[in-house]
Amino acid sequence: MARIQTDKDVSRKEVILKAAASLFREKGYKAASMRDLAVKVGVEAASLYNHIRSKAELLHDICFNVASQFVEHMTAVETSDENPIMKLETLLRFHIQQMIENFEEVHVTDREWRFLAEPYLSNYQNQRRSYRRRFAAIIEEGINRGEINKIDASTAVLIILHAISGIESWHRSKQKISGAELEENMLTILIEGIKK
Amino acid sequence: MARIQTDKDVSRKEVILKAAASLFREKGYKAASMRDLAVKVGVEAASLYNHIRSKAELLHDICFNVASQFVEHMTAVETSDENPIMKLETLLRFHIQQMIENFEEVHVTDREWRFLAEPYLSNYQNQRRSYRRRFAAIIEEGINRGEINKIDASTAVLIILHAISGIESWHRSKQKISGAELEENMLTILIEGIKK
DNA sequence: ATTGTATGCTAATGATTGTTATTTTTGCGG
DNA sequence: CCGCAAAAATAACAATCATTAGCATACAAT
Repeated sequence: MARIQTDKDVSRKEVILKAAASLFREKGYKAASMRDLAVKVGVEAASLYNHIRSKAELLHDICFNVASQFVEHMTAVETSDENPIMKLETLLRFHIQQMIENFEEVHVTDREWRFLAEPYLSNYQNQRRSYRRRFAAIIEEGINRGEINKIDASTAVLIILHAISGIESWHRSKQKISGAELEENMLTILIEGIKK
Repeated sequence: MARIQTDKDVSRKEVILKAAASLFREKGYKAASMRDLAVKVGVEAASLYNHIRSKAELLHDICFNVASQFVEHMTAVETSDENPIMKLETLLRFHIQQMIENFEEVHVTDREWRFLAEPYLSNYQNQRRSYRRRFAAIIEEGINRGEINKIDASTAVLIILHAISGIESWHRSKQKISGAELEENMLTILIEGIKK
């Protein structure tokens, strides 16, 4: 009889969550079936339900785990006494590193959150909106202090967040530069701009 | 009996394609059903098949129509005798305008192309790769001429294309700046950078 | 060794999917 | 008004979906 492997102190649910993140990234939430997931975990589909409540719960857990990490980091940045440009750089580096190291979960959260069921969908959207506002506030503070170009802060946030989600393409590319190089290049382009 | 409206000289298939682009954007290709599409068109699901071959064909048509527009524009830019920075700006403006005016189709192409069936999937991926290489070549030319910062061109392309796809958020936002303002802000941020 | 609990399997459920064959209706040119 | 082709409707299909019930097995603690 097949059994879900649990080395260390990871629960069987966590094993399933990890596999789900990988599967949802590969095929998308809607296109991914519980039978696909079962194959990935090495067990029959019905057996999964001993550990999880539903497919929707998997997406929910992935999205909210990721979201809470970013919110937590944002709070840390806000309460630091760096100047806005440094705060921005810290935020950027965190986003980039998360996108590199915690790729599957972050990417799934980025792309598949819209399939969350209510009331979690509204909850997530509120968190997201709030996060972006706090992000924009840091940029606006930088504009007020004359450290940052006079731009629409919301547009800047939009560009930054989506640019970072583009790291997905980097993951898929064959001959890729190192993660460190990617990070430095992204920071240069977004902060210093393309034109010399 | 319901009938598909065809004002002007648009075929019934084109009406269906437009509705499909809208539906695929709203719900995603996989989550969108032919019955959903039928409702949107105002007809029974089976009736759609008098005009189209399959659901896959709809996605295929949307993606390849969009792709060919971008490829065509790229060729025009390449053969112009502007300097690299101007070429880049022209490309950016075209992308932004397409994302604003032809939103549904472009967005669907961006997000749902992976559900294309072979051999179209490989074909599309090749087109995409080629397009990005040509985009990167323009940036590299700018670096060689000393007009552009020494950055990894592939990373720059990645950032630019994904930043522009972020216009999707602008469409969904309630209090949005005008399209023209958005365009100027995006150009400033991407070309001049955030830092003053 | 025995018992209790956690885990897995088989089989089946009703719902929804894309698509088809067939029939009915529509609108247009004569 | 008639006949013909295009378009739509009805009804059905096999496949796939997430999920459940009931039973079997493995494992840990006694």
